[in-house]
Amino acid sequence: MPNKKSMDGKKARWTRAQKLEVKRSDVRKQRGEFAGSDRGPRKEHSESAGRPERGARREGDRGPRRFEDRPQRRSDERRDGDNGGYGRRDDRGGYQGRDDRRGGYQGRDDRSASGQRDDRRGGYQGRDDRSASGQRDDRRGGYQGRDDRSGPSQRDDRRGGYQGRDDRRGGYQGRDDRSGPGQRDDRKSYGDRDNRRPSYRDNRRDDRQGSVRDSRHEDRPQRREFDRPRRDDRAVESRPVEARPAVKCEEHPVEPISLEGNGFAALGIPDSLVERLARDSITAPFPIQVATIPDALAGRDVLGRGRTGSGKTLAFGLPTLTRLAAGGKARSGQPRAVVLVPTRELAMQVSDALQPLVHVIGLRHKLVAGGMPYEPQLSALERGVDLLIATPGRLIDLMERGAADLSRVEIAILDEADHMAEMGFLEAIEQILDQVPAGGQRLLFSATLDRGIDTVVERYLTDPVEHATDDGTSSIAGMDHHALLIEPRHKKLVTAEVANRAGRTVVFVRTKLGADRVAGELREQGVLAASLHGGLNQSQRNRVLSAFKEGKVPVLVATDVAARGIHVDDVGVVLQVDPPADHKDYQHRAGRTARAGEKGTVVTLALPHQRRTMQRLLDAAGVDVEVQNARPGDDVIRAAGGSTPEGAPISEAELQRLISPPRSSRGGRSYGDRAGRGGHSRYGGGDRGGYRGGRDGNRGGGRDRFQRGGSGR
DNA sequence: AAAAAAT
Repeated sequence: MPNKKSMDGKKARWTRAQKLEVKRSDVRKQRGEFAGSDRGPRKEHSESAGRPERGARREGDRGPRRFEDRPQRRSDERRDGDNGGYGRRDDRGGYQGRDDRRGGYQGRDDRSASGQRDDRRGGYQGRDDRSASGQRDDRRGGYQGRDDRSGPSQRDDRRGGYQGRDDRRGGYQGRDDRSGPGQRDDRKSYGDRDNRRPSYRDNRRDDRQGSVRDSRHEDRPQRREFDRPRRDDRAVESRPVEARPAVKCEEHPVEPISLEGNGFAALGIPDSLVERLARDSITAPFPIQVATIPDALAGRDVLGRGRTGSGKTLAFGLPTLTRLAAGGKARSGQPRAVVLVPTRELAMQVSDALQPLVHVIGLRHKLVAGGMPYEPQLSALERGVDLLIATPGRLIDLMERGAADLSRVEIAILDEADHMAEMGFLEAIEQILDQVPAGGQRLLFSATLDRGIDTVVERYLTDPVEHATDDGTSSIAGMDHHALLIEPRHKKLVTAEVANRAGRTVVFVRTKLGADRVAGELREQGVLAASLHGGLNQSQRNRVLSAFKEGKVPVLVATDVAARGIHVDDVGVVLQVDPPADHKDYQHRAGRTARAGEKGTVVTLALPHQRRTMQRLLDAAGVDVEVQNARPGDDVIRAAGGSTPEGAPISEAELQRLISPPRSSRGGRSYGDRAGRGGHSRYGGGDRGGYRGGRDGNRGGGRDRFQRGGSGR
């Protein structure tokens, strides 16, 4: 297992290529039926393919629709009564193979013991088997009815879509934190999305929802607030194409809003968007928006620098939507613009921030990211999406399975580009951007413009205009910084003291395990804290994040997953229990506080052996402070609002109760447990126990504790 | 070195 890592890397690469190859040869076989035209079948071809199921296939008619290469197959799906016409389902038996797959992965270890070359094959063997057996059959029928695949080479194996199975409960799990703001404190403002609900609700594809949907309904009243965003999103997803005019005046305020003196109007943003923004009291563009919007509107490539929260989302969102709305129509499977973001959280935030705007201007958007069910993403793509907001992994996945074709992308946007340009990420980005036709517009936004993104700029941007506002250090300047040199034995207590304060605190640690550990230690000391890291499954991540945003949990212990993506207002203190890796990370982490002009404090702990590194780091980050000695109870800690915690230990159970959706899961087991695999490493066992216990024994200890912690200023 | 991103 020594060089497992490097092997993995190699493996992944190989596998991708290999997979493509498999797929391609697959397609070739299918294509044989199309007289082997290499340019592939055009409209006529598909038309003439005339499979029986073809004619029957209609929007909303799930029977003959099909999908291919569906990754997560759950047994209940196969039971789905609706598949009547779906005889070929059986073929999938070969694919059901959760077990196969697992076997495949296990094999990996053996392999690593044996040798590298053969490995690869074994590594994904599960997958390969699958594609060899089941998948092909699926796909065969799948060629029906994709009409205008006039685009370049890719169109070949577009799956025929998949049937709209909507029983994916976990489906929108992801969106709990929706209420989260985009740029400003728009939480309230976009919250009034409720307005839209009634009108869209009727448009939902009730016809497609089986009985499962009904059962969902039963859960609903019980977890209303968690449902809302989900429902909202669902409503939007499922808006039938023909009902598109439904984007009507409900979006417009009753009282006319004056556009006079509105900064966005002055920048050339269309009235409908300006009005929508004004409804949320967004009338004055941020500097980065003023700087970049005109150029972006003019169609130029833009290189924008500004830290997260400086308004980047609107800076690229407004011109993109404007230009998209100006002409053209999304074709099935071919988005017209793509926003690439490094984390799922960020993807959701971008999506949420743009959602009302997308609607008002009559376009469609979709969030495409891992950890969320494929189905809504596939069907949205099939229906046609103007703006795709994506994390790289899932997008590539969708591209490889033919669900997303970037050959008609007019605008490509890279958010947090410095992060995306890091090792390992870059490859994915290039793979994606290579599919985007040259000559389109490219917008690249980043907090810093020097971390190796030159390659990307060079390769994908044409004569870009560079706009740098808010150069990172300026925001740093608005915070109080403290670097505390402490003894190892004091670390735990000092951490708790700093975190034990009124208001929200984000604690950064280096590793996932560390996040769980520190959060646990804080709770042991009576400080209510939850951990957030990439090892949690998506629903856990979302639950933790929304609990933090809602103030149910005041302390978030996170890895760097939260260093960039998280937009939460009112984070008064950022505590770095482990020093950041470099000054960039310092800036990113620090940027979680002092948002939107608030004040903020950054406390960084360093152990004696880290002193010199720490000082250098501070200097590099542009922070003008000295590392100072500190011990528990020191004034510095009190100055930051901390105090010695006195609360009783908080059990995992109590925490779980707090971060769980209210009485969620009687019928909703799938909500959190489904993804199974990635629980807390250390507290995983307690997780479930606590969860259930919480439901039964409803002793409301957690809240008291929060209050105690909160008032213990 | 860690984390993130697909399963």
